[in-house]
Amino acid sequence: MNSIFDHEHPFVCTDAAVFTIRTDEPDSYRKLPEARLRILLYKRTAEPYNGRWCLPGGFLNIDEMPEDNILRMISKKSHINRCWLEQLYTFCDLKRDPRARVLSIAYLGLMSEAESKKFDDKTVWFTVILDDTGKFRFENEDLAITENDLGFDHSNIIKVALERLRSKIQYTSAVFDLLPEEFTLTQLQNVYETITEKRDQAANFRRKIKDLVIETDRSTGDKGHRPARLYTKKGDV
Amino acid sequence: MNSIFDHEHPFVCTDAAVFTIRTDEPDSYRKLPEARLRILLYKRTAEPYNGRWCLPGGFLNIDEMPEDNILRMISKKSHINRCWLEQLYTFCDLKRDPRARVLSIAYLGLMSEAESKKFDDKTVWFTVILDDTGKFRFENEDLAITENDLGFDHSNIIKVALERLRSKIQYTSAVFDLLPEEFTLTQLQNVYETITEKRDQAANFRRKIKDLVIETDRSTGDKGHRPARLYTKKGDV
DNA sequence: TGAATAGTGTCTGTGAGACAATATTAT
DNA sequence: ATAATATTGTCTCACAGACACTATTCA
Repeated sequence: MNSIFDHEHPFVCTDAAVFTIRTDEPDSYRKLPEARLRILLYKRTAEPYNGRWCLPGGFLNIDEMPEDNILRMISKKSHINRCWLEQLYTFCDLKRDPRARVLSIAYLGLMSEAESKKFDDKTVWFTVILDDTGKFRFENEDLAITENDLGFDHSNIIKVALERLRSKIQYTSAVFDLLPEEFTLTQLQNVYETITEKRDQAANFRRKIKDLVIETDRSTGDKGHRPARLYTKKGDV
Repeated sequence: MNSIFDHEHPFVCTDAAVFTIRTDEPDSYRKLPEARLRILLYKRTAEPYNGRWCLPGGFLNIDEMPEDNILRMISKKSHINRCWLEQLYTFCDLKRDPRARVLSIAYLGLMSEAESKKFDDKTVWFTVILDDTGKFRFENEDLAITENDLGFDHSNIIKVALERLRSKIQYTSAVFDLLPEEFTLTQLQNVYETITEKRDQAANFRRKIKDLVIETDRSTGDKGHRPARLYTKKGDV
């Protein structure tokens, strides 16, 4: 029987742009750590794009959900149990994979700093730097790479993911997936500002987000300045 | 060689939730027509879901872009040349198609009323009615069907599409894809209100959208009331 | 004490929403 | 004249953003 199911049809893979916040150690006992936005990349060890850096992901099994596929790929080298994932876009360009027609169901992922440190090989997290011309750079303690060092259409996927993250953070509770259970309002503000690259007055910021958080009775301490009240995320109404 | 490309892999299809605005003829020479939101459905003539109503779409060819696939499917019975399309979501449930694992790249489509009338068989456009319990009904001059009369997961796709349309209309120029080149501000407001199901004061509405439109020197006439100035969409800055 | 951060109070301008009033057409 | 729609003006309240001020900790 000449069914559609006998025909050659596109392959499907997943790709995940997973972000986390990394806080650098401050140089003085007084200062707070600076927050940087990082993304998870791995170095390919096979053709095509052998040696290039790529987003984690893989071919989708016939009985597998994309989220599970991504978690499976991410957990290969570590023991990730908490990673928020949201479908981003399905990239369909005819030539995005030189081997065959491969659609990529791309996801946006967010992970807390604690979770991100479970990865054995720390070189996989890169600080994301967007320069004035709109081009990306990726840096960490050991390496500095550019957009052109990425394989496939992954620099484009990252661009779309970052746009989504930036707009999503404005009107949802997505930030909290980048933070620990308890956090200070300054930490929260730092994450906002790191992602949006816009500054805010502390007083205004606090008013804006006050309905999203709950005050605890605990505080931070042991720094050369006033301790900060710890907050938790308010449960979704 | 035991490559991933030798394995059985998921099939890929497209589905499009295409909306248009239909204006009913008014009963009095004084009154303006009422606007209703309509969606394009077709009746399946093969298994599975034979006889059920479905969103247009089809299996994606290996060298085909999803948008082209959708236009090809929609244009089969007519000569559609203007339909705005945006990728909505990729539906991946394991059992969404009883025949095999079939992912659906779903699109949100918007079409002007004039364009929508090019379809020969007028029964394919259904007014979308969302009742108090959140269930859909679909009605036109000849037929009235419910969510349960739809095949596959298409009622879910429609739900997601309508949510997207409702939020998208708030912060983009998507409305204009539902309107003719020239329109009155009341027409524009009617489309907004039909989609959001919220009322607005005319004065406030006009202020809100004034930066999105350009006044022409033409007006409507021949009605038993004051003529309305015609406007066009302001080009994207 | 002082450097650094935490937290609160107040002013102003903008914009959304409510309300009121006027303008224009065909029958 | 009247029914119906078109269009503009004004008031108020909420809120975003700017600015100023006070509070608290450790070396």
